[in-house]
Amino acid sequence: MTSFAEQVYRICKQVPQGKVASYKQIAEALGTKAYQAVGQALNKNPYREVPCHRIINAKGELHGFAQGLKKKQRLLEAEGIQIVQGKVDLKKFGMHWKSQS
DNA sequence: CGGTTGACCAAGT
DNA sequence: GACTTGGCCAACC
Repeated sequence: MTSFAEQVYRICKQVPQGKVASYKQIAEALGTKAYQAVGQALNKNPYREVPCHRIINAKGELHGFAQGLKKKQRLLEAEGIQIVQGKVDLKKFGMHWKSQS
């Protein structure tokens, strides 16, 4: 399967623990601009191995989460990420994606 | 195949 | 600084 969603899941799994990536970065990593398509794919995310909770919007906000933002926030904090008002410090946890694969 | 939607983003008002 | 508009792309109807 090489569908768009599969690619998205692949990237999500590549995100290291304690870091967060934006939908935009995921799309960019795939060489596309379907930010929204990325979000939809994650929303449907049938793979529990995919840490979709590490994926947030460009502003560092947790935005929506199928399991509930509370759960997501708890998970992120468990990964070592500090959440402030439902937001993450991109300065500290925002991924750079320079040339990761 | 056309139209709508969406866990988005950037720019303009 | 909050709201609106346009754009972008894949999935669904």
